[in-house]
Amino acid sequence: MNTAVTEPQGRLLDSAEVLFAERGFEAVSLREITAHAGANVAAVNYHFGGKENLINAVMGRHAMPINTERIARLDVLLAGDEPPTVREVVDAFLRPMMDRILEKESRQQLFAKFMARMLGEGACGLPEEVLPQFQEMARKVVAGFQAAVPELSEQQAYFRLKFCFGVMADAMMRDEVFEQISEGRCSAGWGWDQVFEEVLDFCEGGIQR
Amino acid sequence: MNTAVTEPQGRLLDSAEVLFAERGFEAVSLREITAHAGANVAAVNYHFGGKENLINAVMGRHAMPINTERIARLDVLLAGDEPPTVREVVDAFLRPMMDRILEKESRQQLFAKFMARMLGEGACGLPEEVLPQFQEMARKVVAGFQAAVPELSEQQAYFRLKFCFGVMADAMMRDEVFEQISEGRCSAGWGWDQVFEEVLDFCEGGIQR
DNA sequence: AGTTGATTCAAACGGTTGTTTGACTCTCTT
DNA sequence: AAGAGAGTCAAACAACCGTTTGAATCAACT
Repeated sequence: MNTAVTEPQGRLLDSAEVLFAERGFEAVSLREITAHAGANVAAVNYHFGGKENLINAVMGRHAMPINTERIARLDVLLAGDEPPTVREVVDAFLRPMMDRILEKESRQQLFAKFMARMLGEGACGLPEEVLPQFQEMARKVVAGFQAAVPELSEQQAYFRLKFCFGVMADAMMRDEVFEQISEGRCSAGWGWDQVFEEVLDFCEGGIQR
Repeated sequence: MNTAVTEPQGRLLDSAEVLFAERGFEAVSLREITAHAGANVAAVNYHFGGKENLINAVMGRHAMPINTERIARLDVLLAGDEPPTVREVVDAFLRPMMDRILEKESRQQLFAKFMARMLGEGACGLPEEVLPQFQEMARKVVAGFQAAVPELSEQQAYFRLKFCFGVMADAMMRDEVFEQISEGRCSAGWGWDQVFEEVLDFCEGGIQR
């Protein structure tokens, strides 16, 4: 009932990602996930040891490569002789995620929604596996912001990074609700690449003040 | 187990608001809500007719006055002889909600989180009661954006309004997760009024481009 | 005082949740 | 060929879900 992945662990991760992204963590049952993956109900507990560990596994699978690429780009920017521009720093933060959303057309957008839910559903903190990486990445983004806009305090820089997270999450989710509010006048006929440009512009303007 | 509200309907709404805001719609059971409100399990179904109607009732109770105030402020701005500034339009959109968060210190911040969840939890659309008001408000914000920044297309303006929603929701939620990521360096010792100023600045910059 | 209508309540409804169990099937190794 | 270990499976587990029921309670009016 899925793509070419044959190992059950991978199929479970894929199915969990799809369903969690679409309807949230609490709303999706293990039975739905295992049925979608063509596996037994007990498979999740056998391979991952519980629902929460499954969520963390889906998280880590994508977040880690994204964050390492972010950090690499930020290191380049921060190592240069002259300070980076706001646009460059925002781009280094946003593009590694957006690239993955754009390339493999369908599957990875779901991870975007999944990620947004992870950040939004609040109750569960980030898994310990990926937390240090997020922290290192955030430190470097903040350093980039402060290098580009010297009058920014560390606290302000962190807040604006937080807001960039928010804009990104918002661009990826809330489709249905805002489609209602805008009476269909919003994202009609726009591709993800155009939306991404809007996100970049907005964040650049917001950081620059 | 609550404030001075004596009618059970009001107590139920209060308790639902608190618990939903804290942990999300799917994660909170009617039994928790009724226990928190000191009422019987059947009370929700008797007074509201089900869990979903209860959610809509909590929503409508606060969203309506906020949106009417937003619309009133926007009407003033749009009726003036000279076009409004971006700051004025963003302020007309954000302040009616933020004021309510600031004034009654504790209870209304919870509604902020509740609202953010409503927008984020995707599955449930806005209740029909409040949808037309949201649409009217959005039309006027967009008109304000376009008056202030003439080169903005209608579609772009709607997107940027969407992003303002996102920043606002992000400022209100995601506290725990971002507190982890920023290693406590973010919102330490900041009041809501200062955070609100940051939100205003960021959105102003983002709209202005 | 007695009747009516609205509210409350304990109890039970059928259904679903995440997790566990123990038997069963494979695929290897020696 | 026998045995071991990993993986799968149907079935059952206790706990909880939102909702319904029918009797008990209360307030108010004739």
